[in-house]
Amino acid sequence: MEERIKNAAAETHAARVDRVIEAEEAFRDAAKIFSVAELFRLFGDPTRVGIMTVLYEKERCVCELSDLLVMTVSAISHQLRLLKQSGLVKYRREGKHLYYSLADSHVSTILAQGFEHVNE
Amino acid sequence: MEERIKNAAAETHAARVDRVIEAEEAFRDAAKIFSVAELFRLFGDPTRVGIMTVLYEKERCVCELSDLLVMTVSAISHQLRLLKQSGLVKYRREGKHLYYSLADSHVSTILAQGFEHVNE
DNA sequence: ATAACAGTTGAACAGTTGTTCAACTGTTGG
DNA sequence: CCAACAGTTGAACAACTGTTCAACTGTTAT
Repeated sequence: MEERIKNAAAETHAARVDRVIEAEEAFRDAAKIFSVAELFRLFGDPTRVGIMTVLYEKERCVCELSDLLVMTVSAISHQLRLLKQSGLVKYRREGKHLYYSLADSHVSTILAQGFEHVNE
Repeated sequence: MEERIKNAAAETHAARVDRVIEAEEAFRDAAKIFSVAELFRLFGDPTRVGIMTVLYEKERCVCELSDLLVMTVSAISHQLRLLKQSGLVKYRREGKHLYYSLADSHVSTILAQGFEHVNE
């Protein structure tokens, strides 16, 4: 009798643990889905793709980006802030100029993959 | 004299052709940048990433997607329309059900790349 | 010190986006 | 045929996004 109660209790507890683990996995998966969407969201704007495409070749300061993409310095700067915050670009100061470049090879790879897909 | 005029005219024409070619290239580049941004934009929403992640494993009908992602059938359907229009997913009918799947390996590759980057 | 240049930042605005709701089409089983 | 199920679609709405403008910080040359 006491055995059966203990078994029943153990099963219930085990089942609950399983449910919790399942929920945690679902939560982690959901979190990853949001992170992936957030990553691609940053690649999902023409201005930012333009910036990263220019930086793919070599580092550039803000005014160069502004000239090459034919946009105001302010607009470029706002987008660079987003890319910087997400660790997609980095920069170094040289006198008055801030030279931006792609943060790592992962960024170049993702960008290249995008162009590859577009080129069929 | 007539030679010089002809040469001058030829140079001007060549220069103009160069400028036009340059402009066309810039135009093509700009068009590609927009296409790449448009591609990534579709990967830049949690619902759509969720759908594609589920479809990565195997094809699913709309009501399965609705259950798995805990969203209304309507919301899923709206997002599937966007993915369908851009050629990122395809579907086949089986009775009352429409089974959706990823359009090609390129889509899986881009998605996988995203998860890879998020997993450091 | 100060003028000029390089870039950042916040508020404001228009345009876009994703979800909901309700009405709709299409398919199947009774 | 028709009821039930599977899914689509358009309008409406709130939330979000990208650009502009003006004011700002930081650096350099005079």
